Amino acid sequence: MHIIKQKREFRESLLSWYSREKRDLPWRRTSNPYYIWVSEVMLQQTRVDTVIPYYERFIDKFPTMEILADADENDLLKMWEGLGYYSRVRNLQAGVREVVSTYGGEVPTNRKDISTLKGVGPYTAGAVLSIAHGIPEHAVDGNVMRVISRLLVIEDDIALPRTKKIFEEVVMDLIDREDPSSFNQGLMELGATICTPKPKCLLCPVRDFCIAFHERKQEELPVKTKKTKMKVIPVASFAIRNDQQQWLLRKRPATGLLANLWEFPMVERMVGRTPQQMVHEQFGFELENLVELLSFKHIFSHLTWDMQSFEAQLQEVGTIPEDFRFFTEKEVEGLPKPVPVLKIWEEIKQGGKYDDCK
DNA sequence: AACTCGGGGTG
DNA sequence: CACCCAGAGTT
Repeated sequence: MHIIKQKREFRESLLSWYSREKRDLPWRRTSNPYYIWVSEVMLQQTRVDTVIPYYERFIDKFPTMEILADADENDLLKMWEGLGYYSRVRNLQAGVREVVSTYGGEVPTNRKDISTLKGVGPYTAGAVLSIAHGIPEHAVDGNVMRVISRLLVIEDDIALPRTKKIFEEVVMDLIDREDPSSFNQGLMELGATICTPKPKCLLCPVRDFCIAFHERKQEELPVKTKKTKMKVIPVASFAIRNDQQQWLLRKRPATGLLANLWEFPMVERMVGRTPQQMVHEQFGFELENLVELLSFKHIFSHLTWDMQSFEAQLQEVGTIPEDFRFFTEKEVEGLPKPVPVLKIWEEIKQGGKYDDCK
């Protein structure tokens, strides 16, 4: 293969570009495996610019694995508030607890052991091993698959699980044994800044090695077939306050969508119903007797929801009234809430009244 | 192998 | 508004 003969030159081009152009990011100023681990978990789901402030706050609040292991779940979720994929922070804590209790507080330095930790899959395992410990292991994420698929014109469908193995083998063949950390990060940095879905080939430090560029088909790669087919479910959300100026919130179930986060009571939006009717029909109590409806909004309409899981959640609303509790304004501030609820809460504090319900 | 799990960015 | 992004766990 074309690039195989030029592996050394490829590495040199990539590494010198990376050392010249790499962004100055907080987690690039440390080799603490725990900090690298935290950053990788955050970066799995969110863009760099979004992660930076979360990372700083998280490390500030939980500076050691022992402190994170002892943390209260509510505080944990609060630090993750707004990042999404909330089960991952609980997996992170579970993994950290495992390291503290069974690995003597040392993050394992081999793929087999580190992969047993909760929330640590093939990518995160390779990232921590290579970046924190300088071990030559592959760390194949979406960026790397995009870069490699173009570099070698690999046209396998990257949506298929088995395709990832191909890329892992290529990376193990190409990887720089002297500096696997910079090599892996260089590939990802390239994918994040140059070899983007709409590639900027004129700026690319390794375009001379890129077969797709020579064949003018970089725009067609990588091949990806899967398409998501989610439904949008319009939802009505109720901000209800009692005579003691406390707000009625509901803790979501421990599993599934937005697990363990707090929300305003929420129902599927019903055309032609008044808020009072919807509360009565779906929550089973009379709004007038108990509380004052201060705000009523349609939210989540921009999210994609799976109809079945939503129906399951409606069942929960009807059958587990213990999840409903009244909180003072100060208490509400301390509860971890998903972004749409945060936005409603902001509006309420600024005196927002309820939407129409047509 | 297919599905679940959020939120932000882009066109 | 539609569409794109992406790794790990669960089933």
